[in-house]
Amino acid sequence: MTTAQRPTLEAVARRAGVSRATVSRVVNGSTTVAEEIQEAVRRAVAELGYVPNLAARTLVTQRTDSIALIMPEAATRVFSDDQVFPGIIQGVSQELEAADKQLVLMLAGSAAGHDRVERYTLGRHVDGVLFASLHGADPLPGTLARAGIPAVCSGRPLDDSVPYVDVDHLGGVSRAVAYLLDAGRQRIATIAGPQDMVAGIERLAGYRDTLAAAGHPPLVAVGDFTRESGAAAMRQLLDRHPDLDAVFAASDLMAHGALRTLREAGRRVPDDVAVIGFDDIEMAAYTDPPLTTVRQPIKEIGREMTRLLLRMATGQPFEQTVILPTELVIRESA
Amino acid sequence: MTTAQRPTLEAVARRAGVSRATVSRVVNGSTTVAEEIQEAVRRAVAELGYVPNLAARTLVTQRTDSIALIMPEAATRVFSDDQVFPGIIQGVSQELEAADKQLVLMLAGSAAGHDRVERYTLGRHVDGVLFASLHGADPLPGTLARAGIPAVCSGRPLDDSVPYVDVDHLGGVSRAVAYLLDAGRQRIATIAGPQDMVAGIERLAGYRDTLAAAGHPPLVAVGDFTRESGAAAMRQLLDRHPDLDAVFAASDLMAHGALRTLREAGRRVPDDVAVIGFDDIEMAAYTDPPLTTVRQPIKEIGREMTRLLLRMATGQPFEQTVILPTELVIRESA
DNA sequence: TTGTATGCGTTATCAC
DNA sequence: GTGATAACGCATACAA
Repeated sequence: MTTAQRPTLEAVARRAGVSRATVSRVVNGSTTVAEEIQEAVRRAVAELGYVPNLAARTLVTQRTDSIALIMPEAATRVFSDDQVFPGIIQGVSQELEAADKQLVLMLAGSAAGHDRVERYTLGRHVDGVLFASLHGADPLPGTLARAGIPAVCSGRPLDDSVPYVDVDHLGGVSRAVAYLLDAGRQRIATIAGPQDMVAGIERLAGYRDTLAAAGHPPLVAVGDFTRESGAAAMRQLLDRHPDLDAVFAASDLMAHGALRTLREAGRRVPDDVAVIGFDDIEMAAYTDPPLTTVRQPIKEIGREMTRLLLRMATGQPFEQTVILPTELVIRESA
Repeated sequence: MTTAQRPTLEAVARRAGVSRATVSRVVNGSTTVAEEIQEAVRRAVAELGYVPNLAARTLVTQRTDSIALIMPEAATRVFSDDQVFPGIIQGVSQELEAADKQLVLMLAGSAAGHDRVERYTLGRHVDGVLFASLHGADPLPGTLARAGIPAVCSGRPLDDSVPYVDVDHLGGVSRAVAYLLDAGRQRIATIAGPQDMVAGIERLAGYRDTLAAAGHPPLVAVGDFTRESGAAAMRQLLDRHPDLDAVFAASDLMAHGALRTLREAGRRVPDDVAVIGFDDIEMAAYTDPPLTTVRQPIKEIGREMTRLLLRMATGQPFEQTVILPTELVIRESA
């Protein structure tokens, strides 16, 4: 367990009988080094098990070749088998892989966590920052932008401080509600998402607008995108509006919770009550009955955010806003 | 959008009319600085928006105050609404929060990703490394250990290179199978996990042993812990052993897939076929019928791994192995 | 093509 | 209590 003094450029240079500069050139793939010397250096590197010290390199190059993806939620929420964050992570991950950059995932749920993330990103530990969903008016994106650190959000930041990528919430919701209306549903309720998040706000607005246009009254209960909250909201709705015959839930997870409540209440789906979710996570095809839902291209959000960020970081032209399409996926629950 | 030259210690020092050393002392909370000077320095820091350059600090302190959690899976698998990884992340996150260390999550699914992670960790970009599940015989833990970088695995590494934390797979499985036997089930099948992962191997072993002890033959199909693979494995089992009356699935997700296949095949659960899963993820209470399963304290695994690592990193005594208990949670599927 | 010298922004070891 | 000054490990402009 000897914390063996790790080899430095200097050590490799001595071993190979050359200068530090030459070793550095070889390590960084410069072609202006004689073949045989390259060979000798490479052998020395292998023998000593040399690995460049990233901090030292960063200090001089001003680059870290890694970018941060920040989840401003408690770890609990982020990964509570909601597939939205994971989907974004996938997309980001794929795109960064292609650019040979390291993904650094950071959770900023607590106040302390948020501080730590701020120190970390502002401390130039990453070349750019991606925000996966913002709660309320987080000042961090703006702060980063002012510090000259490229940043991109998913969903419009309330202060318009940085470019963002989002999906067409309104279009998706209105198609879902229109579908229920077309099917002759008369009492269409909704289980809305948290009202301090863009996704929660926009989906509720879409529901209200479409329903109002058709001359129907809104029946609203609010959840927080989790399954448990969906189950509770459904109980509330059944209580207040026993005659409802359809529900649009702002997330598949809440729809799943609602399904359970409806089963417990003896309501058949879709015969008595039609249910439509939002997201189209993998689980949606496995609920009983399989869930009709609004699909959003989650992974694509991650990819687009990353492309945008990389363009910003390399000084290429970039767009301020990217909006991706949504689509109604019809299964059996409605 | 001016990439404003960010202020350094030097700039703050000039502004406050003191030396760099003094500014450094104040920034790092040294008490040996006169109150009024501290005040002046703090003001200068605020005015300039100074944030320490982490690379520079790391270069001299040899610490990064961040630790890596490595997921050696494709992003796809890691977050495919399997709740195991998310649970570990939660536990790790909580424990690191308490230690005021930054969590750096890294995906090492592809070969390129694995390389990048190797460079990153070996490059001393983190103070320690946590491995969430290993596939086959990954040499990285051993390499890190040799380089003097603290590392901990979840599940025993095949080469015993580093300390690890795991749960009592065998005990949990044998309790589940014994429960089925006690209920009078005669033809008990299993949907095993991937056989290049400790969890997959041990759970299958537990099934075989317990069944053999009772004089029953093993009926095995292999999946990869995903829902889809569980559904497929169940079809295979029904095909080969139409008379089976119970199934133990090595993960809740596979159990969920099996449930779907059984429904499609017209088998009632638990009347015709009893089903038991493993994990007890949140979803288990929401399946139809709710899933009987072996609970493993997932979050606790993450916490224990982290505690172990932090002890290693600070030179405190630590144990080579930590085994956590499992428990049979009885619901309605068996 | 290769080596020398310098600087990146901190912290830490000294004197004062 | 405070200020010079020397590392830390690397990349690079410049000289040879």
